[in-house]
Amino acid sequence: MVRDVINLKSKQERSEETKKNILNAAKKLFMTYGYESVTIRQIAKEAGCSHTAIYLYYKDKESLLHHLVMPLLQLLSQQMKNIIQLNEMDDWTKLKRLCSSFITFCLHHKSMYSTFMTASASRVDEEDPRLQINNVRIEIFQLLMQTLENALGLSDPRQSLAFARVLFYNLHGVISTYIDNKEPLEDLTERLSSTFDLSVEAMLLGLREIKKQGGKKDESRTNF
Amino acid sequence: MVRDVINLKSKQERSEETKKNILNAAKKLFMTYGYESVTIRQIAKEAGCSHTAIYLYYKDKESLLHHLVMPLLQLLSQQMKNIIQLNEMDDWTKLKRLCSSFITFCLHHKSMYSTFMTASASRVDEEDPRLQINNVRIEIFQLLMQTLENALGLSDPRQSLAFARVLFYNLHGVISTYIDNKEPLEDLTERLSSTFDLSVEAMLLGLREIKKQGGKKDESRTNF
DNA sequence: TTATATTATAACCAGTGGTTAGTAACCAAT
DNA sequence: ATTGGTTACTAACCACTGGTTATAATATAA
Repeated sequence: MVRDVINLKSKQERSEETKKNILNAAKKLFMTYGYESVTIRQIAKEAGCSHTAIYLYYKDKESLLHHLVMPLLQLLSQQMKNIIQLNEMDDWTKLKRLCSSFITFCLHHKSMYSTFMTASASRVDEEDPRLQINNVRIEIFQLLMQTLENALGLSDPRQSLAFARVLFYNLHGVISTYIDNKEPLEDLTERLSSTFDLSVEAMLLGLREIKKQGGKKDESRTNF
Repeated sequence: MVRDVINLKSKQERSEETKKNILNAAKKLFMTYGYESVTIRQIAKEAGCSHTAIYLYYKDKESLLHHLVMPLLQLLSQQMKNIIQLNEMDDWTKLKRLCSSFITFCLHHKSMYSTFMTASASRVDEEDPRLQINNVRIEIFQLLMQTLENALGLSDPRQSLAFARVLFYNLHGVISTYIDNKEPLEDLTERLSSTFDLSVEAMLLGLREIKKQGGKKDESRTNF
């Protein structure tokens, strides 16, 4: 049972290699051109197989993306946890660092971000990648909310939720404004990072102000 | 030269009617199902013509959308101007009303909003609807920026621009979070309008705070 | 060597937005 | 009434998409 070591592989090796080639090709192309622009046939060409071979290993095009997204989301989550665990940093600064880091990461991984944002709360079975993505999404949201609570001294869970949601809108607004931007990320960041920071700073200061005024917002609403 | 008045039309009348039918069908379907989900063949069926007849009157599917979007954008612009001209309202309240109204309008017209957000600054000729859309987009941005200047007493044009941009991120974040939401708008608004208002309030208070602290943000940045 | 299982491709499918070719009907000139 | 030109309109066609089904190639076990 000696195989010719030049280029013959066992069936298992071939299938595993093909599977990996497909995923790597998809990763490369999605990162370069964005998920929607990339066709299955392009991925197949890059992977060196037929476009229909892809369906032997992955359910569909979207499934490819999900397989790529989970590790990235876990990386993001871990990155955020690392920031939170920095002991020499106060909560306010942690919160700002979290937001800034979130924006940068998501702009680096735009397809991932689109999946992150569209994974819905639909009822899916345990194996469905969307459920897993949704779980990480919730985890990330919780990390942000908790740090927000700490930084602003929030105690009402409903207020925490509203504040965190609003902060998420803000981050989402920044990221999604540039999600289809074709400019190199370095140029974009150089041009706009101070504006991104301004956005985060303003939102956090505003939330702190509302916390300080505790309930004044509702009164101003009544006076309409 | 007496035409049978029952149902025969001149060529001109027929073409005008077909053109209008196409536009109305597109409007109805885009509003119901969203631009991306609607096919040319669906529009044709609704309009009572062949799908290729559409290309006699409109350059492509996107052109249809642009023809529908311009009146809406002008309506939005006018609505904002009306708010700005309310004399019995202070600038701060105007600004909040502008933002709130912008969010509501855009959530009512989601396809319009997508076009508004993606009309790029690409070099296009004078007749191109994208240029016109971009012009209205700039106009709307200017209205917001001017009201922001008045409400916060801003005098540095670069600061005004940054603040307005940040405010736009925020509005965009709110709207785009729900742009694909299938829930009836009344339900959505009932559930979340206080959160939308919170988002706007926080951003405006934060920007005001930064204005008050004038430059403190840059110092805190240096202390990283 | 043969049979079987697995990897992989080719052929096929329904559908998309859009282009080109063809037809019917209107309209003006003779 | 006839003819030619123009226009409204449709049918046929195109390249392409994501995905399904049928077929071929190859490894492996008996």
